[in-house]
Amino acid sequence: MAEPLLDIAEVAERSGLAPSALRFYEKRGLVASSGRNGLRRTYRPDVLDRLALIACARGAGFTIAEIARFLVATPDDTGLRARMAEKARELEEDIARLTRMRDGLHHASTCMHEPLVACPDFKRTFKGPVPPVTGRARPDGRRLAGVAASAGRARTGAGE
Amino acid sequence: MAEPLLDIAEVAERSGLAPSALRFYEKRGLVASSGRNGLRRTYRPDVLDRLALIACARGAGFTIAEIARFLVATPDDTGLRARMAEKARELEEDIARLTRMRDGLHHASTCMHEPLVACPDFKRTFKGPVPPVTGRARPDGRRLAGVAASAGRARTGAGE
DNA sequence: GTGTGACTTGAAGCGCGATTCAAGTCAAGG
DNA sequence: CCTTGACTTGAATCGCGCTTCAAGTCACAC
Repeated sequence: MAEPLLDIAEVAERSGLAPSALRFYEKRGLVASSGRNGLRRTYRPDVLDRLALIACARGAGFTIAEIARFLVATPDDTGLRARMAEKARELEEDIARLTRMRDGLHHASTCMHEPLVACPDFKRTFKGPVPPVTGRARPDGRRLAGVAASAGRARTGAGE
Repeated sequence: MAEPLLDIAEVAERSGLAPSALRFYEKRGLVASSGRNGLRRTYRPDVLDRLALIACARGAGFTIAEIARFLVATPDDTGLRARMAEKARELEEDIARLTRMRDGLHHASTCMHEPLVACPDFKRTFKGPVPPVTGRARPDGRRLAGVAASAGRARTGAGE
């Protein structure tokens, strides 16, 4: 039990992340190395769980900064709980959107309309509520599906 | 019926996109303006449908280039059909991932573990197949959920 | 003591999707 | 005619999530 500690290279290999990514995450406060072996960072094995969580959250469209906030959360942080619940709601929308998209693609791959885009069925798929924020300015640049972002404010005044 | 044509400002307003975005899309071949009124681009009203489609596709994680390819597709482009079907499959995975994430968040917002991250239930949520590509190098930088990207090749030899 | 080789750092670069800027052009109105 | 103001263009910039680079440092084997 002397050293269950993992070398950075090992963590990189097991997690599938590049060492540079691990350092990057550390700088951003997502993970902590638990010491050094010479210059080398060493990690406790449970860092792998954490990295798996991070990977999942990233895959779900959360930013590094958001994840960092979640990771330090305690049960009494009610504000954060609320934000989590809201995220969950946003994810529902994303799921709905992706589902529609999937159906549209399925249809498209068997539909016989001239330019595929012209297919009325295909088009109908997208008539629903057009994504919330998606596209609008915002220097914070949400990505995935307009997940976070309370939206608002455009620049040019082009807005209504 | 003289001019059902829309001014760029109008399209911007109705679509919720910035004019700069419309020009950007035009440059990338996603939409076409159908003429000019002076310098001003004018669009046929159906461009709005197209923009809705684009917004949806973007929300689903497709790149601008991919969307451009889809938009010019004809029924006889079998290769593209295949790619669409594959995209649909990838979306299924994304949907599954988001669903798990949503459940995890739901749980997290009511769970009472010290650092929320320590909750075993919460953690269990992420033990599944950790996203495919997510995080790995690749100068093509996939985003959302590792959607596209046939993945592969890492540098460090980090291997699996 | 000298290599070797994998790490360390900070800074710079990349790809994507836009936005923003500077400078120019045009139509309409006073 | 000259202003106004919304557009035009191309080029530059931004934010995110990393990767890559250059230069330096350390443990370990010889």
